[in-house]
Amino acid sequence: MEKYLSQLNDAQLEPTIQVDGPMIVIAGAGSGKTRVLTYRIAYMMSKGIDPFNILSLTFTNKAAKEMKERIATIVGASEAKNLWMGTFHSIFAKILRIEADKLGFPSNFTIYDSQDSDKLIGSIIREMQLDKDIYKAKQVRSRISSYKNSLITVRAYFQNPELKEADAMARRPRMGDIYKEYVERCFKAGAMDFDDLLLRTNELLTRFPEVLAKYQNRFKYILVDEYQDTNHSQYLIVRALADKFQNICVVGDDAQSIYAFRGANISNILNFQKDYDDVKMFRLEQNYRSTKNIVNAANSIIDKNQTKLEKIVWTANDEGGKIKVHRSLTDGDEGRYVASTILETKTKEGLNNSDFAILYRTNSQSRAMEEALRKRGIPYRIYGGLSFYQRKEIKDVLSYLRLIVNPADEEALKRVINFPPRGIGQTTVDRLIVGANGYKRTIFEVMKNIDKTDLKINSGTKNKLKDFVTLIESYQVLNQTADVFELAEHVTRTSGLLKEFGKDTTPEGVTRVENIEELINGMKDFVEGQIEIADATGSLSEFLEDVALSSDLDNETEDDDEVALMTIHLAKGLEFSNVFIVGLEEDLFPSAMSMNTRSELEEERRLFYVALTRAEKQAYLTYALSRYRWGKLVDSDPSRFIEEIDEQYLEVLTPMEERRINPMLSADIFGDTEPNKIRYKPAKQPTFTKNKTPKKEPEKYVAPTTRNLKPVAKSSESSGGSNLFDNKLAVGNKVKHIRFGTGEVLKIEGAGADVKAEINFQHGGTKKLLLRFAKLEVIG
DNA sequence: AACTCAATTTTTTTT
DNA sequence: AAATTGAGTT
Repeated sequence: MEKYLSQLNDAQLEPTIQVDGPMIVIAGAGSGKTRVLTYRIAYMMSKGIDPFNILSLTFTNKAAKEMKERIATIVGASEAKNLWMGTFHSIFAKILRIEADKLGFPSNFTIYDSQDSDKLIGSIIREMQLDKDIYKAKQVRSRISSYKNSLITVRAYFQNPELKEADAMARRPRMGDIYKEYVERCFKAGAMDFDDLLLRTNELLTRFPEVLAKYQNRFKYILVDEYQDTNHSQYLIVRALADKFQNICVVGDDAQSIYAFRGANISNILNFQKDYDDVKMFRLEQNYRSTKNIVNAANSIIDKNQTKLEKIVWTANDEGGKIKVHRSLTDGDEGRYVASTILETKTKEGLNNSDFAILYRTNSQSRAMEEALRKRGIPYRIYGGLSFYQRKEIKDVLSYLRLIVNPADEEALKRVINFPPRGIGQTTVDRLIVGANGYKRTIFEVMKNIDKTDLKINSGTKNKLKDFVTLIESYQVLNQTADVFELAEHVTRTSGLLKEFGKDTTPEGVTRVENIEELINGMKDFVEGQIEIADATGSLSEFLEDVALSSDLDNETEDDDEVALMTIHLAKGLEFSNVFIVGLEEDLFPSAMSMNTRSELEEERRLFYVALTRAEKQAYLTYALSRYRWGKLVDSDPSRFIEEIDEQYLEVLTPMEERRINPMLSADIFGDTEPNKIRYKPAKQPTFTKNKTPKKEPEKYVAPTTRNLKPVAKSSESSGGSNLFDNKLAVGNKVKHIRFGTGEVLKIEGAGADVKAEINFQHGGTKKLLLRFAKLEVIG
């Protein structure tokens, strides 16, 4: 241990060996706070503190995983295993599963992601017959989310006339009713959304003093990283748990608070000293990451904010190059500038692709960058955006699995009850929901007992419902014996999912099948990886929880040499040798939506501070004079943030001249060349194997589809539908249609079940008809 | 019920 | 530019 402690400077050492009592560490960017946290935990354990008594809350699961591995190398893996380390959401999801029955939830409750919440809220709005243009599902969800994060329960809402009034003023008087219904429906479905994981934990700890006491005694030492980004709900959990022993260590940087939009409350960190007695405060102000130029430039920006704790971040590092500011004509030019600069710098300085990051304010900006990088053959990887697990085909597979674990899961059920199509339409589903609400049962239970109900559903549809119930129940039986991989493999094959996606031979369709294969291969890794983890069961519900709470960053594959593209939010906590901050334009960064109040603008400024302090050696700021937004070219002004930097740290480039002198710089010289292959990994591969596991070359699971099965002869073409006309109809034929009368066939297109004919009718003009449906009679 | 095509809307940022 | 929604078609 001594040898590790000797790696720390004095300022780092003090908080590291301060074990007892409440303490706060204000850690400037790049000041080695992760190292302090890691060594502090290792130090505590070396002093005999049981890892079982330590709770460490991190901002991402990836950070937790890395810290745990680091600690394992110091104190040994078997000890480190017992640490509770993870995000608020994943730690309290685990606790909630243990204590679920007290709250009336099943222990295998589903975790709804935002998409599930949106869909549920959308259908509630529809059921209540409200105007969906006034009650927009996403807006309603974010409103409900902020209630929950502030611990405003449904009851609290209705007791607070001000809230009701505020919503009424916003032309949404029924907000409370929607909130109430939403909470009830989640409860009935045995589901919690992200906010519930915190809110229900609070409920658990306040309603059940014995449970609170249990976890207070268990977590005698608590550490919270990125404390500036905790919301009220998280704040209360921490305070409740730490109340007994008060061994609470929070670490953060008010200058890097960038999550107010999801309820983070910067005053949690600003007021920490008032919450506990005798708080010890430490400051880490020496930056080890960046050059003087970058540190000073960042300081000059954050100086413009009024709300902040005083601290002086400094560095002993080299002066470094000045921050380069580049102007482009369009977003496309901006992308090309970034790509060619990367290429140039890489060769000149012998760097890797992974030494570069491109950071932006909004995910949509990745497109232009992507295009430019691809044309230049630079390997890259986009983080965030639509994550792997949010893709349609993946959510479909997961929904089947969710339904197996928790048949009450309404959103999963609605998603797959008619996918692949099995003749159960919206009307039937609506009636089932009405029935479920009436009988106070879940939709699945109503379906199961459909004959005993008085729902107006015809017998044919009833049979289809019964078939679906039987199908899911057969999966549930299989789940008793099979592992996750075997189950998923069986489900995708027998549910018809693979067949359905396999039908689609467009590139997108092929990607979908590949994604499903990737998911199932990931499950194989999960099954094998779980065996090594202490109290992991490798069960399906555990898999689903991992999936629900994992972010794009958590599943990073290290060994690839790629340029990283991500939003600044996602980049928090990371560092790169060379950083491009792109799209520095008014209304984009700072965002047009975040300029209404001083505090909003200050958060944007902190975001810029975070972006700049990711850079170790060199930072680039780029902006374009015009950019495509919503498919339209829009003019834009350079961001105020560029001006706010003390100009002595900047080197302003002049691209306009260069463009004229050297058209090669802007002309698309790589224009028509085919982009190199193997570059872009669109979907992140879920990696569940632990680092240590030697990578055996796995036999890859390949989904059985039309692609790899022997083609089932030509007959598949005609078996798709009744095709009486397959061979009979030809261009030039005269046909008679039951409604349109007689006409002449102009064109035939499509294949199999999708054969279409373009027909010019004597009365009614030209129409395209699907032969499968059109009742045509050939008359000549 | 299911599918196609036209019209409309969408972008902050995420566990 | 892309994704979602709505109307019209069989």
